[in-house]
Formats: sequence, structure tokens, C-alpha cells
Amino acid sequence: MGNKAANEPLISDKTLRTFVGYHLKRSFNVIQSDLIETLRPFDLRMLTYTALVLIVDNPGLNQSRLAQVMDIERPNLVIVIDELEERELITRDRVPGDRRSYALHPTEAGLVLYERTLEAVTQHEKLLLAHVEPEKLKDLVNILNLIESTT
Amino acid sequence: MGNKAANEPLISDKTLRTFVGYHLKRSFNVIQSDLIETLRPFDLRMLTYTALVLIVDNPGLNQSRLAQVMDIERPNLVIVIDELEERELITRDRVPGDRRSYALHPTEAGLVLYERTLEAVTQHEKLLLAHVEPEKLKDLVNILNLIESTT
DNA sequence: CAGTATTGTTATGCTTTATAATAGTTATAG
DNA sequence: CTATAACTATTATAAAGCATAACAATACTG
Repeated sequence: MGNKAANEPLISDKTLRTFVGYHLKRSFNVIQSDLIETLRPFDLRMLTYTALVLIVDNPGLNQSRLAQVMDIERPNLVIVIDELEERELITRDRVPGDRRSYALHPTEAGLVLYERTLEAVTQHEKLLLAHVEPEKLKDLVNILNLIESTT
Repeated sequence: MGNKAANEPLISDKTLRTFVGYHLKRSFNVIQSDLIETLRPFDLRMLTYTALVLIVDNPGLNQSRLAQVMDIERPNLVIVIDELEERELITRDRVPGDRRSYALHPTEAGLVLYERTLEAVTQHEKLLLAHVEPEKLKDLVNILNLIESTT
């Protein structure tokens, strides 16, 4: 009577489960999906959001440094910055000392959007992870920092 | 004397660091980079490798189920399966009961490649994470499972 | 000053991921 | 039994992410 297992036999991913990376990817997918939906109303993608946050937190930085921190190639950052500038969320300002590079600054609108999205994203992640004890989340971040510092 | 900070001022990602998802992504990037390099000699990408492993572990499954487990859309799995079949690592076998679907099975060559890559990938991840105590990795996986079970 | 390095950019390609539409097959409702 | 719905695999298509080569303008170095 409605034995679903008969129609849809369980698939085992036991081999993949032996890899930490597999677990990392699967849990990141959960958070990423939530984040994408959270950012949608603001018409921001993960990359553009990340760039906006870093520019607000580090006003005046240039594109080379930003690409470096975001771990993407310079050419790929250009379209991200183009989009933020077209939407008048940031400005590309000539820097007196070096006429090659631009200093990136948030506009007033950029600051406002930053504040709003920060609240939304923080709230959404808090809700999404509400069932995990805060102590465990702290442990998690500490271990992830260890892994990250592998490089 | 060589004050690098003067030329390359430190960029702060403190706001992004408040998000668990940011930490997850950054540490996954570390593992993913290593995995890609590990798979390169075998001419496998992450997707094709994942598919191969799941087919070996679950011989006879069909593409719909496989796509479901891999969290990708059916159309996108087709080219992955095409590639594995062209390289004669798996076979698409007609199943008597249902002429719509194919049962996926690994070939002898597929099994051999599976064994070799499994060893390589296991060894590489072990080395990459050698500086993290095994106990912490266990904790990590447990917490990640909690997050994954959010869905 | 000559050669080299850096910044931002364009062009290009590959991979991943998502959606719509279709042919063939199976299941279901009346 | 037949009409309709549902399912499987596929094709076509597009958007997004990510990498490399090449270039113009500018800055640095010996």
C-alpha cells in the first residue's frame, strides 16, 4: 500500500560520503539556495552582493585587489563592477596617484542597499540555521577556518 | 623596508565573515581546487566523477534517479552520461519492464577507473586535511549533516 | 631612456546550471 | 478500451561562473 521504496529504490552515496568535500558541497548548496532567494528581491546575485559588501567595507579599493579577495579573475570582475556602476550603487573614481586604476566607492544608494540586504541576509541565515546550536556553529566556523588556512 | 602593507593595503571581509555560508564557500573552494587537480590526470571532471561513483555504487539505476541524487536537472545529466558512455566506462541498457528508461551499469574499464580514482581522491583529501585533527573532521561532518538536513 | 610590470579591458571558450519543448512510453480515469 | 495524464530521455537554448590570451594606457626599474 503505497510502498514508495518499491518505485523509487534508495540510492546510496556512501562512497561520496567518505569525502569531507562532498559534505561541504551539499551543505553549501542548502545555504546557497536560500541566499539566492534572499537576494532575488534586491536584484542581486551572489557575486554582485559580495562585491558591494567588500566595497562598502573597504571604500577606495581598486579592481585588482577586489578580484584578488573575491578569488575571481580580473576580467570577470569587470562586468560585476559595470553592473554595480550602471545601477549607481558604486562609483569608479580616478585616483590622483595612479591613473591606471580606479578607486571604488559606494554611493548613497549603495549604502542603503547594503544595509537592507545585510539585514535580510543575516535574518535568513539565522532562520535557516536556527535548528543548529550556536555553539556548534562556532565550532563549525573554527574548523572551516582551519581548512581554509590550508592554502 | 619592504612594508608590503603600504602597497597592498589589507582588505577586510569582516562583514562576510559573519555568514556561515561565506566560510563554507571558501573552505569548499580549497578542497574543490585540490579535487580538480587530482581528477585531471584521469580526465574526469567533478560531475563525471560523481556520476561514475554513484553508478558503480548503485548499478542499474536510471538517469532520472541519478539526476535527482546529484541535484542537477535531467537535461544536464545527459551530456555527462554521454561522455561516460563514449569512453566506455558505463553502458546504457534497456530495461525489460520499462522501455522508457535506461539502466546504467559500469563496464570493466569503469570499475578499474573507479578504483584508481577512489584511491587518488581519498589520498589527496587525506593529505590536504592532514593538519586538521580527525576528531574535528568528525565533528565537522556531523554539523554539516545537520545543516544539510535543513531541507 | 628602454624594457618591464601593472591596471583595466575586450574577446573568447569551457563548464555548470536552468527552462521549454518534444518523442516515445507507461499509467490512470472514465 | 480509450482519452488523458504522467514519466523518461532528449534537444535546443540561454544565463551565469570561471579561465586564458591579448591589448592600450600608465607606472616602475635598471
